Amino acid sequence: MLHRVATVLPDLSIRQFEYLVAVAEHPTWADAADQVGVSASALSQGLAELERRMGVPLFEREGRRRVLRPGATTVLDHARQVVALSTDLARWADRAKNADVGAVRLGMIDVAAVHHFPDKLEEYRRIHPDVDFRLRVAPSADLVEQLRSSQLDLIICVEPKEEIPGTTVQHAMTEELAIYRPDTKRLGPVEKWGPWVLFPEGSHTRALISHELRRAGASIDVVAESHQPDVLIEMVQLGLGWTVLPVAQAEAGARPLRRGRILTRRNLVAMMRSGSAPDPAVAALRSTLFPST
Amino acid sequence: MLHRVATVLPDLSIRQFEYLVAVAEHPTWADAADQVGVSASALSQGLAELERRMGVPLFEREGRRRVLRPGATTVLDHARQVVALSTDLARWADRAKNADVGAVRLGMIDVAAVHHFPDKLEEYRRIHPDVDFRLRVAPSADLVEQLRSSQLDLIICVEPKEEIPGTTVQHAMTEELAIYRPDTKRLGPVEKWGPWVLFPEGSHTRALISHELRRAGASIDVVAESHQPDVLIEMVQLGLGWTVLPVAQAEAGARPLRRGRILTRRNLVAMMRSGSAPDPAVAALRSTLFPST
DNA sequence: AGCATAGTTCAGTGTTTCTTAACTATCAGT
DNA sequence: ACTGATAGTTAAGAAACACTGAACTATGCT
Repeated sequence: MLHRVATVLPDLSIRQFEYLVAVAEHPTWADAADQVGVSASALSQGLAELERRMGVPLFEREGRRRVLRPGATTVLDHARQVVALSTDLARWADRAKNADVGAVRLGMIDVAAVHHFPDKLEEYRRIHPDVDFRLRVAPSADLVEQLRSSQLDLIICVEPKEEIPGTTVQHAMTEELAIYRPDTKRLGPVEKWGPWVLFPEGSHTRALISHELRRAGASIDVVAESHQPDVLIEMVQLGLGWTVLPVAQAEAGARPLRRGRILTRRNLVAMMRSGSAPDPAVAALRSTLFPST
Repeated sequence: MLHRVATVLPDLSIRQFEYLVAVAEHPTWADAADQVGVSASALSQGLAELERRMGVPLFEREGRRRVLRPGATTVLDHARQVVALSTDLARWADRAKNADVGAVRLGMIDVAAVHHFPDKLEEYRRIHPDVDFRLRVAPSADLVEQLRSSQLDLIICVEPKEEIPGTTVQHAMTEELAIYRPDTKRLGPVEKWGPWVLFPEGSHTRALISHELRRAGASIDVVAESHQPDVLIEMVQLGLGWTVLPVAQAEAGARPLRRGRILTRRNLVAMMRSGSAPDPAVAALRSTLFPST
């Protein structure tokens, strides 16, 4: 066996990690101290001690404020992961102590909740009436953040470009994205496609759409953005612009768009925290959503 | 945003997790105390306090010994993961403080080290002469254990049947496994294949081989087992039995077997701890082994 | 210049974690 | 059955740690 590397662990505590995560998520250290339930001086001293034990500076001054250095992201990611895993363990212990099934908190992007999985969710609820089941519908980036900070147990989101540290991913499904134009417009040559009403800059799907439109030779003149597909559909109906949407979303509902031209596909994935304490109710949900696993 | 679940984190410490991992890995609590550098009574009191804070019993008596309860596996897995991630963070801090590239510890099963990746490993060493590079060759299960306890940074192993908590996996390659028989024997009908000399019961590949032989209709009369392919090859050469081995291994080397009949394929994967503090030298190794990623 | 705000330092208190010594229960050898 | 060795526990005390509230410093706004 390889000799264990002679790195002595600094004596860090979960408490200090909670302080670090709190200051990252709040505008002031006083707010952060309130949230973790200590005085501002306890938090200040605790974070100073964390820096001392790591031997690496984590904060710099911006006027009278202390802010995280860019180089501290590694420590913050670690802190966030350890706090999230500790929360999972505490919830596991609560379930064990109380012979209780606990709560299950699922996050989904809207198309998954409304179009792809409503039957499965209904089935899960029917089979597990005792589970405190909660569904959160939000864009992918928000869901990923809430997963990482142990506010969600499982999420169905658009596959991110890069691996999210501390998570495991399982392919959920592939769906098609198609181009939709106002009724008064003909498809015409690629160069004349648009103007566009699209998902916002920065979203996973927007990046994919932009890439594929450029590849096809279309210009990308964006006149409006929204996270909400219904809003984009409405804009197309009103003749305000062209859009790209999941077929399942665009061609269903109260005011469906006419059949669109397939542009590309995107993957939806199921994502969980890696290594979190097992939760049978979450495992059962996973089996309901993906029977073949 | 969902209201944060009202679970208060017990005030656990990394130290207590180190104690727990140490007692799991040593025959006695005195040995465990020695390894973590405290007295036996400190360890005893520390673990009692851990049980108290978790509110869940972790140990039971076997005579004068205390042993982990089966139900404590969840807490032990959590402890092991948090200690491993903390070790990674400490090594990250050491690299940051000392402007040092540190050590890279790679584990590989033998066929990967000897047949599939020797050129890439040589390339990596040539490009990164300053990296303290160490290669450990061992069976998959040993490699997984060492990865989980932060004794290895990256491993190439046979794809496990089930997800290993706290790890991420990337497909490395697929290789063929073929049947090899002594020269004096003809292939003949399936029912007459064997007797067999195979990898040991319990290994990933053995499970796959057994499954596929049964599917083909062969009996599985195993007369010898070994982890070492060279030993299995030698036994076939000596006429002691038939075997199933990776083609790359069986048909190369000093005394190659004659071309075998393909039975199945197995996947090799690259596995790392999920969410560990980034290490540029390990990232570089990964890029060398898998250029397209 | 004066006041408000963000965070820090100080001194004191209570808690935690370790030590050594003494102890209890179990086991092996005779 | 007895004795000595072994595995782990408990008690008491010391040192270190983590928190509090008060007083402080530096920054920012009016």
